[in-house]
Amino acid sequence: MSSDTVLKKGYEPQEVERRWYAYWEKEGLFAAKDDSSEKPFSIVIPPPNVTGVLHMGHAHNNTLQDILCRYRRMQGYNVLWMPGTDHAGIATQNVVEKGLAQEGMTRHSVGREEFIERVWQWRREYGGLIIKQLKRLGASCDWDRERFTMDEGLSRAVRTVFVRLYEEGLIYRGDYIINWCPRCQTALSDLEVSHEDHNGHLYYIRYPLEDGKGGVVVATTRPETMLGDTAVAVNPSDERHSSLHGKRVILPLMNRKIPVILEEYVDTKFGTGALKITPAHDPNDFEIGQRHHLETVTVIGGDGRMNAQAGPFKGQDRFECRERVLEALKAEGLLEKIEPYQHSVGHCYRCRTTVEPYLSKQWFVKVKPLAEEAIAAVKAGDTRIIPDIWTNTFFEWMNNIRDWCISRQIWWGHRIPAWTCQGCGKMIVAMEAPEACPDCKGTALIQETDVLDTWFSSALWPFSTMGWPDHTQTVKTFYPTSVLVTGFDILFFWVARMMMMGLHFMKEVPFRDVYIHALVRDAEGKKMSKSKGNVIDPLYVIDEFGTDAFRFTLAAFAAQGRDIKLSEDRIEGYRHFINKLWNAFRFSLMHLKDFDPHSMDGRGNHLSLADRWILSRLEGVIEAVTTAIEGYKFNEAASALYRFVWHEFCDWYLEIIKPVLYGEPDEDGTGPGKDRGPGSSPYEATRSVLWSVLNETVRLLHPLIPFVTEELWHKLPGTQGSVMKAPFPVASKDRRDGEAEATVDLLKGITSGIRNIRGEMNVPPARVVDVMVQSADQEVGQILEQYGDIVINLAKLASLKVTAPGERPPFCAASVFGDSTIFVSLKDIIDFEAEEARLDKEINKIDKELGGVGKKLGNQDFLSKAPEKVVEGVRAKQGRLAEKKKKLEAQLEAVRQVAGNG
RNA sequence: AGGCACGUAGCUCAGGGGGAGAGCGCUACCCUGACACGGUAGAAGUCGCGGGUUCAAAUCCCGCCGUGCCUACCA
Repeated sequence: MSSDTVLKKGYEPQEVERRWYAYWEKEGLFAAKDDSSEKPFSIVIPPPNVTGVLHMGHAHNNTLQDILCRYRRMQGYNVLWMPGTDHAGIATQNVVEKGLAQEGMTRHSVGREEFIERVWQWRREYGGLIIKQLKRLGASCDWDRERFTMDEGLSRAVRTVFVRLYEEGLIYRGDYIINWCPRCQTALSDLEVSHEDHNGHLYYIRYPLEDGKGGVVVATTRPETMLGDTAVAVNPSDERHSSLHGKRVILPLMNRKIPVILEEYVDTKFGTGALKITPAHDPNDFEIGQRHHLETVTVIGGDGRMNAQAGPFKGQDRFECRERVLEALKAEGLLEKIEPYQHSVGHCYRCRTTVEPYLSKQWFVKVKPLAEEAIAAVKAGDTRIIPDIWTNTFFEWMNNIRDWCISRQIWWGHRIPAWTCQGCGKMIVAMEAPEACPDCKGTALIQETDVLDTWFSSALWPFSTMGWPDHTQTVKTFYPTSVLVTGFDILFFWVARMMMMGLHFMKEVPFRDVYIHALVRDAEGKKMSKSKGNVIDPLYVIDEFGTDAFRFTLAAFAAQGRDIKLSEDRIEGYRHFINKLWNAFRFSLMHLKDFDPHSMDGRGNHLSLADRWILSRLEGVIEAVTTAIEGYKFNEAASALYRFVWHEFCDWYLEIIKPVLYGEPDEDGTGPGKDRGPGSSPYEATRSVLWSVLNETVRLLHPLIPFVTEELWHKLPGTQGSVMKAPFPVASKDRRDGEAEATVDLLKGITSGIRNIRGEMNVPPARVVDVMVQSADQEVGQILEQYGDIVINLAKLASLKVTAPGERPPFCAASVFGDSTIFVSLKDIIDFEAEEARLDKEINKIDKELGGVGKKLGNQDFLSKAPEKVVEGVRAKQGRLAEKKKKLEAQLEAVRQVAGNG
């Protein structure tokens, strides 16, 4: 290829991607308009943690959002894709604390204010990393609007919501058993605890009766908690233990006398039917304790160590204490037996430490009333969950929801806007620090030291990012958002809570659609996570294969309802696709150098069969892609585009028009014919169709693969501005051409038949062959008369003759397509044995099919009960197969005769 | 413990009541003036197992086995 080539031989993504992203940003193409007559389309990004680096989940999630945004933008919508990051309370605090530890410090040694300053510093330094990475993905967010959950504006929204919910009685404070992480030293919500099966033991411990006459045996998995026992419960209906009613037992090791109480809750079938009660360290025991007014004895401290109430065990770690308690019990002969027992144990979702049920003063949101609103909204269809398989899961959870513990004993986060008067003890909840106590006028007010659960601020994200509580134009234009794209792993953490908060404060759902996509998993189907070390780095993939290939892969994988197991081979396959597209342009552009799109008028009269066919197919793919994206079926959009570009446009259209473009000489070899080559009308018509198809295909592909399409768009003559701003193609029935499609199908069938023989019979690729097609169908004859050149060209023929069925030409291999028999002349190279084998194979295949069809048609029930159309279809098929078989058998017979004679 | 998915070609996965599909891999032939990241042709699957519904089941229903996930206070 010479210097007149417009494109390089292979697509090189790196430089192209950098260039066009900078261009999009510079031109302000991602900007949304607060005030516009265009229809709005809005998405809020699921804010990645500031501590985050781009992982596969982000890549997948944001690719899908970007596809939707680019698609809508091209359709003329006023698109807002709102970006931002989450302060990620515990996660971020842990990161900064680790840094401190390396310098030999702790957060306590630097103090609260200094610590928080260090976190901000950390964020200024590293918090932008994930944003940069999203840009490499091609994300078309309106970056000028980037928000952070700890921004002043969002913090104000948080305080506003807190104060209002408190005033409405939907936030309360109290002493309850919560999940406590002894390492993070904070409360966790139920959702922040992940349960894992654990192979532990069930220990049977004897508690002697006070009166010395026997005792009772209880079973427990956590013997160390016995130090805080304040009762033993039995079921009142359990006759085995009726003698214990009203008695007291001695708590071993502690020598405390504790009562035997009666509780329906106790399961008579489990263990011994006697349950030790530790109100301070077990949520059920806590409730039982409240019912029976039991004392609570806390024996484990917030640091996971035994406290003073644990007597001789004071200062021991909870797990060490477990061993010591068991030893002591054994020594006293009170450990009856130990059974292996599998049960689930809660772990902190941030640091994996075993969570401890812990009695403490915490803040809660009363969620029932909020949940009811959310359930009603989904039932009413105000928000659709897609795929709707998740709707039930959503209801299930919302119906069984429990109050949400929102206070965290960490420093990084929104500090709870509550103050306690040191004078009279009054609690004041307010937007800003009050000057004095409204009751006693005292000025010694101390603010609550706890901060809010990170998810509290995320719950407000759809409207807090738009400027709420102010009445902004952004809110007016873009709330509710059009769609939320997210993984099911945060359906409860985030989606459900946004629904509740959005409905409560905006009186309107936060999003019309929730598209729940699959999770990207590793090769074994395990969730990718840093702690497991099984992550594939998206940036590596981007460097290796290019962003477009990566995005196309993610889209192709995004079938609803199935998880994604990413494989590099697949990405490589789609890189080849991008390259194929690139080269289709490279070829086409060689022939479009001086093309002027304004010269297209009147081409309609000169459209060739291939032109009409590809335009018709283009309609098909426009329709398919549009339907697919509208229904969030990204994989269907990807595969429709793939098939069209590769297997229709490249494989057939470009091959068919080559002679027209190159101006192949007429058969007499005197040079370009009047119907071919530069200057001829068909040539100009084909060029204009080629241009149109490329033009529309690039636009169709752009939402999925933005970079390469922008590059190609600019190489295409006559285009202006960014492809981002070009309209998304609209399907129109006028270009559908059933006749052209049928005709091309026939030509493809004949061509494939000949190619099959060439391949199977080992005809040298360079050798041209003579072909005769016999058909009783006059139309077939006409088509081949008119368009035979296409077959001659594609199947490398010396000549093509078309006749009515008649005398069988000798030394031929034959195949059948439709009602045509195709004879390929192989005079000196025919291998009769091979041909016999090939025909045999064909006939066998047909016999198999005929068997199935025959069975159906022999079935009286089928004939009478199946729809007529189906029956007719099967009959027609039988006819076709029988006819084909007859023809092949005749040919086989002929071959055998010739072979025998020769 | 309950719930939800999934089990289709060697691998990764689409599809989904009436003709088994794609990508990668594999085999053969081809450096044909867009592309060897390519072309043409080919081999390869009783669609997990067992029942049921139906004229018809890979597809719908039930059971089982296997895998994965989510939810759960039975010590």
